[in-house]
Parts: sequence; structure tokens; C-alpha cells
Amino acid sequence: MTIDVGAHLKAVRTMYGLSQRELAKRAGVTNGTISLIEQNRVSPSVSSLKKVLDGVPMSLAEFFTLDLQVNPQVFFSRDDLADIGDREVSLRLVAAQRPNRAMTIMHERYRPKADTGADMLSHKGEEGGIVVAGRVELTVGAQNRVLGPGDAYYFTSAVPHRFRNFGDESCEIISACTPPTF
Amino acid sequence: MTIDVGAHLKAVRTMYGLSQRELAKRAGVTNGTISLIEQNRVSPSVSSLKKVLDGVPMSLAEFFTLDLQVNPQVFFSRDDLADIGDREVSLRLVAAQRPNRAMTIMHERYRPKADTGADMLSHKGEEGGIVVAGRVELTVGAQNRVLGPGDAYYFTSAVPHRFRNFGDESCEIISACTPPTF
DNA sequence: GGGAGGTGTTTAGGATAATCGACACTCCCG
DNA sequence: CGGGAGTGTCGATTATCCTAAACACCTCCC
Repeated sequence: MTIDVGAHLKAVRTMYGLSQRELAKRAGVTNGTISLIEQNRVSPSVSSLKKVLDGVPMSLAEFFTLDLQVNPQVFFSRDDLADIGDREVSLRLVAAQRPNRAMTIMHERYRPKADTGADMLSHKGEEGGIVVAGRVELTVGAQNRVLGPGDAYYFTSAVPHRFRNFGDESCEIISACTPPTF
Repeated sequence: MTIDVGAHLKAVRTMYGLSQRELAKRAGVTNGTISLIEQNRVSPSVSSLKKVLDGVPMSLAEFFTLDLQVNPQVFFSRDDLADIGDREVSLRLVAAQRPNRAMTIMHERYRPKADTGADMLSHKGEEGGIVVAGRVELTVGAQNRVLGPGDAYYFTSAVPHRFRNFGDESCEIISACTPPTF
């Protein structure tokens, strides 16, 4: 959970092929500051860290979201996707086992009569998707609509939401959410 | 671009229904600190901001990624998706006009012979997707594979990558990337 | 009126971070 | 064997942040 600011900064800097002095010059700070931060001998203030990142340039959000590990698995056969759903709703995850993902991509299938429930889901982050086949009724806060193939949605997950398939045909959606909730 | 740390913190705190003193107690800092930060009279050090957020709890990445505005549009008809592609590659974006999105969700279509080019793309973030129809050859770094319907991929965008459709049929992919590059 | 208990704000002083300038090291070249 | 130009690291001073304790304000209740 605890983030290694120094290692992150060093990784970012070297990724850009910059020396401490070069980055310091661009950022308008001294090379000593960069050195101390990278060694975790100090914890920079947000404003000074922002100044440093402006020299790259990179936003604070990008900096803290950055994943330093490399995981080799890139391709996933349809049978490799991790299925974590139940009978009514099937959720098949891409790269489920990858640690520290920035987001989750899923292939969802709602069978006829499937319903995520009346006590509506809400969690942090944002999510969106595109309907591939079938129809689904989506309720987000006070808004409500039936989506068909090619239609899409996007909302902040903090708003309560509900998926219902009241048709006779299964509904398929490809969706993504960030940060990962699965 | 510049982030209002004070307003962010205040929004987060009130979202959780906490007073400055309550949050301070949970976080192990003083209420004065919270007050000064919220007024932007000081720029907290990363370590103290982390301590404060631990009291919520919320990660630094979530904090800086947090979108304070609310955008009402949730649903998008297939014709509402913004098409930014060319003749060979069509990219249709969900919620393209939404400011400060955490990610981009796209419906991509590669026509026969489409190729994103030999000078391979690379940018920050992570991306992944699932093939809906057709076949596509994906190269990521030194790895290479042909993906068909239901197959998926996920990788760090910093690694150079390339999409090629050398078949006779159009290939459709639904993908997501974060942070948004479109 | 006068507490008690809650809110956010302010101030003085000690703790922490940023700067400046030196230091030690490596590599390359005359 | 020296420069010279690059690297990252390290003290001593200056600037900034964090804490503790007051302050001012509000609402409720006796």
C-alpha cells in the first residue's frame, strides 16, 4: 500500500533519460532536492513534487498511478479469461491475476431475467462499456435507459447503479472500470 | 492542470461526513493541519498527505485521480460515439467530451489491410481489450499473436505496440485505456 | 445569561524540507 | 598523468511545514 516515492521518481527520471541535474533544471529545483527525494531521505511537499514532475512533464495522478512492475502476459485466449460470475451473470476478466492493474476489462453476459439487484451497487472509480449483443436496462442514479448493440454508457461508480435484462435473449457487454473492483 | 489539493481534500472529507477533528484523529495529525491544507495555506508533504488519506481510507492515486465535477450524460447511442478514425481504422469513443475522464473506452474497427504502422506506438498508461469480430495481429514489444473473437489483451502502453489486420474481414475490438490518450 | 460541546481558524515555536556550495567519483581525451 | 565534464551525494543555512494551544463562532439546553 505504501508507495515508494523515491523509487518512482527515479524510475520516471531514468525512463526519460534525464540526469538529476537536467531534471532539476527543467523543474526549477536543485539537483540536491532530487537526490534527497530519490533516496527517500525527505518526503517532498505536494507542491515541490508537482514542480519536479512538471519538468518531465507528468501529472501527479499519473505519477501515483504508475505501475513499476512488468508482467509479461499480454495475450489471453477466450478460455483464459477468469470467470467469476454466477449462473445469471457471467463476468469474465482480462488479466485478472495481474497485480496492480490500473483497470479491469470484462466480458459480461446477462442471461434473461438477470438482475444485479434493487439495492444498487456503488463503489469508487469510473466505469463504462459497450453493448455487443442483446439488450439491457441500465439505471444510474435517477436515470434509466435500455441499451442495445453498439450503445454505450459511462458513469462515476459512486452513483448507485443497476443492470437488468428483462428480455428473452442473453445480453453481452464489454466493459472497463478503474480502479479495479475485481 | 494545476490541482486544488485543498478543495479536493475538503470534498473527500465532507463526502465521508467527517469533521476536521474527526479526520485528524483517525489520521494521527492535528486538526490545524487539516485546516491549513484545505485553505491551501500550506502544501502538505506527500507523507503527511498520505497519513491524512489513510484516515479515510483512500490512496494517493485515487486522491489525485478523483474527479470533482459531475457530468450528467451517462448513456450514449451508437450514433453518439465520437468517431475520430480514418478510413482504415475507425475509433469510436464513449463519453469523448467528458472532461477529466479516468479512462477512454472505444469501439475500434480495423478494415482489411489496416495497420497502425511499423514505427510502433508507445505512450503512458495501460490498455486492454476484447476482440468482438474478425481477427487481428497484435505485436507488443517482442511478443506477437493473432487474436480472434473472444480473445483479449492487456499491456502497459509504454511498451511499443502495433495492430495489423491482414485478413479479408474487418476486425472489431472493444478496448479501454487509462489514463485517456484520446 | 452562561455553560458544554461542536464547528473551522489562527499563532508561536519546534520539526522538517529545500537550497547552495562543496565533495567524491567515473569516463573520456589530450 | 592531469584536466574537464559528467554523474550522485553530502553539510550548513534558509525557507517551509506541522504541532499545540488558544481563539472565535455556532447550537443546544439548563
